[in-house]
Amino acid sequence: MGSMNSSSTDKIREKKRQFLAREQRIIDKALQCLLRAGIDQVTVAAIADEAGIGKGTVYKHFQSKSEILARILLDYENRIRVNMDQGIAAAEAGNPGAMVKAYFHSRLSNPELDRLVQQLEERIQDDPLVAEQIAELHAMRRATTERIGVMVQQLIERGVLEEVPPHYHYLACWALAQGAVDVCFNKGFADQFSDKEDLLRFITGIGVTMGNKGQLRGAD
Amino acid sequence: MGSMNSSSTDKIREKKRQFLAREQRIIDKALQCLLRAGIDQVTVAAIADEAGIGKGTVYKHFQSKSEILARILLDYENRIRVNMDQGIAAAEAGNPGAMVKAYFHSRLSNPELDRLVQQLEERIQDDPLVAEQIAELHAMRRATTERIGVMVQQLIERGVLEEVPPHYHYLACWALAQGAVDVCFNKGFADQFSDKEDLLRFITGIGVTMGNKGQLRGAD
Amino acid sequence: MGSMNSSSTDKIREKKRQFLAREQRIIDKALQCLLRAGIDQVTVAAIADEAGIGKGTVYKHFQSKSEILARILLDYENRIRVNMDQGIAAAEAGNPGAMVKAYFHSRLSNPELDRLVQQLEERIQDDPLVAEQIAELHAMRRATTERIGVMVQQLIERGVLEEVPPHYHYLACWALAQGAVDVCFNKGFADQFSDKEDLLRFITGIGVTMGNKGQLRGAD
Amino acid sequence: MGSMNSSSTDKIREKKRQFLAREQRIIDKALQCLLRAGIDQVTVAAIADEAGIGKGTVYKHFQSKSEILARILLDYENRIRVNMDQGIAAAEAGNPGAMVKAYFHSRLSNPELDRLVQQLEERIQDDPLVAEQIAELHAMRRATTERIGVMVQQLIERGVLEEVPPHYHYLACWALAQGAVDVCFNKGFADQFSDKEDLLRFITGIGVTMGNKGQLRGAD
DNA sequence: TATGAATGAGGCTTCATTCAT
DNA sequence: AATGAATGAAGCCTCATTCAT
Repeated sequence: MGSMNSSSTDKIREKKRQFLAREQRIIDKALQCLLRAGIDQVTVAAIADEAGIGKGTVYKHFQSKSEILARILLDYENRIRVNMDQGIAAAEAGNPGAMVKAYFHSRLSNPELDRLVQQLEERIQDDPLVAEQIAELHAMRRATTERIGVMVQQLIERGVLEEVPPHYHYLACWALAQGAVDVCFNKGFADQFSDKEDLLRFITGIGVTMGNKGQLRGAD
Repeated sequence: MGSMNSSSTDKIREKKRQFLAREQRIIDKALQCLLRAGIDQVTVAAIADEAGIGKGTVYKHFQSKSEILARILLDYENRIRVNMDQGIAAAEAGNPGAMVKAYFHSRLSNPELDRLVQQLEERIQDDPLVAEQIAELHAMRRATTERIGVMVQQLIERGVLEEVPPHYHYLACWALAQGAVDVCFNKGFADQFSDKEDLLRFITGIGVTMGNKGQLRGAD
Repeated sequence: MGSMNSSSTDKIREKKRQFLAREQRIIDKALQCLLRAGIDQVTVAAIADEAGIGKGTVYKHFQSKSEILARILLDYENRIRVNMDQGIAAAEAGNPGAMVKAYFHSRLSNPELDRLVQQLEERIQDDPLVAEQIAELHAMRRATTERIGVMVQQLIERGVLEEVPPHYHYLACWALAQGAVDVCFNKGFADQFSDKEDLLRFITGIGVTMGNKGQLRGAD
Repeated sequence: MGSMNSSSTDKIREKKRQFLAREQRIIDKALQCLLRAGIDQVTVAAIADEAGIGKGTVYKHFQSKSEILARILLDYENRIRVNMDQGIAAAEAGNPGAMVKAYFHSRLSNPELDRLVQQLEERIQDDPLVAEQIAELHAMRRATTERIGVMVQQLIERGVLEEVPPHYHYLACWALAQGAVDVCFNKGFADQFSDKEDLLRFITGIGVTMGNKGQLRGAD
C-alpha cells in the first residue's frame, strides 16, 4: 500500500509536471511566433500549431489569448526584477552605478524581446480579461520603483544626483531604455549604424551618467 | 470662349481644391478618432462617419486604411522636420543647443500624438500596401539624420560632444524622446508623478546635455 | 433641379424599401429555417444561406442572432394583439365569447409557429443583447392583459365569471392555449389523435367556458 | 472456497450497488445544476464537478450528455405514472375527480421541475443518440393515456363527460398543466400575480371540471 | 461622383467526447 | 476503473474592401 501510494503520488506529480511543462511550451512557442511574425499575425490557431497541440488545449491553460500575452509580459518583468535585485545588492556593496547598469542590461540584452513586450503591453493594457494581470504588472513596477527610490534618494543627498523627485531618475532611465530598444528595431534606422551593440553601449553610458548633478542646463 | 475656358478651369480648380480639402478632412478626423478611441477601435466606417462622408468616398482618396495611417505618419514626420529646420538654423546662428531643444519640443509638446504615431508606425511597418510610404518615411528620417550629422560632426570636432559616429547622438535623442512619451502614457507609471510637464522638462534637460564630452564613464 | 431632386428622393426611397424588404426576407427565411430544422440547428450561416446573402449582410440588419429571434417574437405577439383588438371590439359589440375565441384562434391557427415562438422566448429570455426587446414584449403582454382585465371585470360583476383576480382568467386562457400547442406537436402524442383540428376545437371550447361561474369545484 | 465465493459475490454486489448509486448521484446532481443554472449553462464538466467525479467517469455511466437528460425525463414521467396509479385507484374506489387531481398535483406541485422537463424534452426530442429513450417515454405516455382512456370512457358513458374521443380529455388536461407551468415561469407574467400557488389552484380547479358535459358551447 | 449595402475570410472561444495513463 | 488533458468541429461576430446604383 505504501509503495502504491507513493507511486500514485508520483504519477500525479509527473502529470502536474507535464502539464506545467506544456504550459511553458505554449508560452515559449507563442513568444517564438510573436518574435517571428509580429504581434498582428499571431492567432491562437498559429500558437497551437507551433506548439503542436490543438486549439482547445490552449484554453485548458489560459482563459483567453490575452492571458497568454499577459503571461509573457509578467515573466519578462519578473526577469528584470531579479536582475535589478542583483544590481541593487551590488550598489549597496558600494558600486553606485551597478543598479543602472543592471537595469539597462536587463532591457537591452535582448532588445527584440523588450520591444515585443512593449507592444504587448500596449495591446492588452485595457483588456478587461487581464485586468488582474495588468494590475500585478503595475504593482511589480511600483515595488521596483520604490526600492530604487530609496537608493536614488541617498545619491541625491550625497549630492551625486539632481534634486528632483527621486523616481524622475528612474523614469528617465526607463524612457531611455525603452527608446533605445525602439531605435534598434525601427526599420527606418536600420541603415544608420552597423553595430547595434556599440550604439547600445553608447546609450547605456548616457543612462549611467544622466541626471548627475551639474550636467543639466535649462531646457526651454 | 476665353472666359468660358477660364471658368471651366476655375471649376476644375475648385473641384481639386475641394477634393484636397476633403482628403485633409479625412486625415484630421481619422486622427481625432485615433486619439479619442485608441488605435484598435477605429474602423474605416468610424472615420467616414466622423468625416460625414460615405465609406466608399474614403476609398476614392486612399487605397487602403493603412494609407490613411501612413499619411498621418508622414504628416507628423514632416512637421518635425520643419521644426528641426528652424532649430538647425538657430544652431548655425550660434546657439548649439537649439537643435536638440527643437527636436525634443517637436516630439514632447504633444506627447499623446507622438505616442499614437509610434503605434501607427509599428502597426503598418510591414504592410505591403504602404511599403512606398514607409520607404518615404525612412528617407525623411535619413535626410534629417544626415543634416544633423553635419552639425554634430562640428560639435565633435570642437570637442563639445563625445567622439562617436555622429548619428549616435541623434539616435540617442530619438530614443530618449520616444521613451519619454511612453513613460507619460504608460498606465503603470500614472501614479508615479503628478506633473507630466515637469517630468518632461527634466528629461528634456537630460536630452540637451547628454553625450557631452566628459560626462560618460564606461558602461560594461 | 426639381425633377432631379425628386428622382434622387425616389432612389433613396427605393433603396430604403429594398433594405426593409431584405430585412423582412431575412426574418422570413430565418423563420422558415427554424420551423424546418428546429431551433438548435439554425445558425446565422444557415439563415444567410437560406436568404441567399452573406453572413455579414445579416449583421447589417441585426446586431446579433438573438435580435433576429427577438424580432420574430415581437412580430408574432403583435399579430396576436391585432387579432385581440378585433375580438375585443366584437365583445364590446355584445358577443362576450368573441374575445376568448379570438385569442385561441390567434394562437392555435398556426400551432407550429406558436410552439416555435414559445421556444424562442425561452431561449432569448435572459440574453442581455435583447433585453430591450424582451422588455417590449412584456410591455405588450401587460397592455393586452390590462385591456382584457377591464372586460373580464365586467363579466365577473355580471356574475358570468368566477370572482378571482381578473387576469387569472386571462392567464388560464394563455396556459391552455400554450399547452394545446404543445400537445399538437409533441411527438409522443402524435399517434393519439388523427384530427388535430378536432382536438383543438375541443380545447378551444373548454377555453371559452372555463372559469364560468358555478363550474368550479374545489381542487385539493 | 464456498465462503470465498460468497465473499467475492458480495464484493461484486457491493460494486454494483456503488455503481448504481453513483449513477443516481450523477442524475441528481445534473438535475440540481439544471434547475440552478438553466439548461443552456450546464455542461458535462459542470455535472461531473458537482458530482465530485471526473468527466470520463460520467461517460462510463452514460453514452452521451443527452442520455443523462433523457434519464431525467424518464424518471420524471415515471413518478407521474406512479401518482396516476394512485389517482386511478382512488377513482375506481368511487372518487371520479381523484384522477385528474392526481395528475395536476403531479405536474404542478413542483412547477420548476416540470418546466425544466418540458425544456429537456424539446431539446433532446430529435437527438438520434437517445431515440430509444424517447420511444420509451412515448410508450409510457401511451400506456398512461390508455389506462385513463378506459376510465374516461366510463365517465362519458355515465354522462359526466363530453362525448369526444376519450383521450381528448387527457390531452386537454396535459395541455392545461403544461401551460400552467409556463405561465408560472414566464417572466413577462411575473408581475401579473403575487401568489403563484393561488393561481395554480384556480387553474387546477378548471382542470377538474373542464370537459364536463353541459359546459361547452361551440367554438367557431 | 458619392454612397453604403454586401461580402466572406478569418479571429476567438466553447464543449461534447475520446483515450492514454 | 477513474481520470482529465487533449481535441477540433462548429458557432458567433468583425471589418476592410468592393461595386452597383
